[in-house]
Amino acid sequence: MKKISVAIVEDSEVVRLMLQQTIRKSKNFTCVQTYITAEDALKFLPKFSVDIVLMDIHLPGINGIDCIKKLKNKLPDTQFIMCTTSHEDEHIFDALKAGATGYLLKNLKGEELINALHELHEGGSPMSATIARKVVNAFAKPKDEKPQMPVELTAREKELLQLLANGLMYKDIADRLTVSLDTVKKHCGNIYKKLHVSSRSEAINKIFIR
Amino acid sequence: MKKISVAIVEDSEVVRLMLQQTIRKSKNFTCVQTYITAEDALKFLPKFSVDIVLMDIHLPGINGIDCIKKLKNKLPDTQFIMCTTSHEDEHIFDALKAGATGYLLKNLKGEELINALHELHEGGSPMSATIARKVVNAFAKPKDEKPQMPVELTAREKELLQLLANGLMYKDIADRLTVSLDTVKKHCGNIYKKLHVSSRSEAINKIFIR
DNA sequence: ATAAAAATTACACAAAAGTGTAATTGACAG
DNA sequence: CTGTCAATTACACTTTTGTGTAATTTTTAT
Repeated sequence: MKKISVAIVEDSEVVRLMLQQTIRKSKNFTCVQTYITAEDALKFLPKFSVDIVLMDIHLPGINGIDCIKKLKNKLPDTQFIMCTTSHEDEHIFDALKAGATGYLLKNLKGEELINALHELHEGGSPMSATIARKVVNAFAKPKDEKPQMPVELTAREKELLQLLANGLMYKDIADRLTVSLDTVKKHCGNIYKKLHVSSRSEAINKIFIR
Repeated sequence: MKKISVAIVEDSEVVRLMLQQTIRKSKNFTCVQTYITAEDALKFLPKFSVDIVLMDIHLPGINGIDCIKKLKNKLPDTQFIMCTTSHEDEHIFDALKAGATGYLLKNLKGEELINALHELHEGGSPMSATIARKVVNAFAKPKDEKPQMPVELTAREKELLQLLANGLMYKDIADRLTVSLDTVKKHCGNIYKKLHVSSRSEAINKIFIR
């Protein structure tokens, strides 16, 4: 069975050699490339087809996140794992947005690294415990996502408001709901009062624009 | 050392007993409660302070997701793990939004369950491999978020359009930009032509509404 | 430098949106 | 049973928005 190829981008020699050795000792993985800077990785990685890249986040010139962004297009079949000492939220989410499939803290043991590589190769997204929690919490938080129609509006008013946001003229709304033009006007007036606004665009802004 | 208490909400007797036994055999966990329906769980769980709840997603009456939603307020210190056979994306994200801290597929081995419980209790968010990948991908995807101002609009027009979306009247826009009312009108007319719309709300809808 | 594109203003007219008051009907809760 | 609320319609009136044509100035690009 062919071994799964891994590349490392890491400026600290100590860490780089440690990672390299751990991977070389494993049964299923082989460390085929190591780079000290993002610039080198950008230059040479596209020439080889590597299965997995372990990317440090803090690098001298271009950082690991931007490096992934640039490589992701050229290497669609390569998986990237972000490696870092920092727990900062911004980096986590930026890394994931950039295209990282995993996010590990450097304090992991050799065995854990190999487990993570396996998990990645089997379709998972290995994350250190605290990282996983932050990622999950990011979903729980956005409970206040618009549009949350204010409860004080009646069902009919919410219906109207949606059509207002769709950009229909009063005339068309009236036709759609088979009511008179005056009814539509009246409803809109009521909606505006409840929302404390005085025009359609203010209402749309208040409810539908993030 | 006090054992970590676990409750199970699961309608299938086979699965429930299996989970229960796995937990009872473990060193650090104890299964203190089991419920067959969400209704029972809602009624009795708040009376005890349980550390972890394993919640099935498919339950006879109220489903597991809604059950977590309701319990989360009353039990802020309790962690919930969603257990399911389905991989469907909607359930994953709904469960996480509802407040689940982990999401496991039922095909896991006894040992894996105990590992997951440990990971959860140590501040992690245990997820089955495929689930973790889907969660991570959810971050990578949203790159096409509006508002993406059409390039064919000039800088000034984009500025105008933003103010339109903010709900300002022409009068106020004119003041803000210190230009005449007629200038504002003219710009808006130009914008509408370029966007192929004929009103402010249509334009807002086209550009700013997701 | 010179043509093209963008920004500006003006005026007039048309269309749509917004406001006030008032009255009718049905549903629903106390 | 009765009053409140939601939904409906009507009419009159004001304000805001949208359209067309035209002309001037500034910026930008070739």
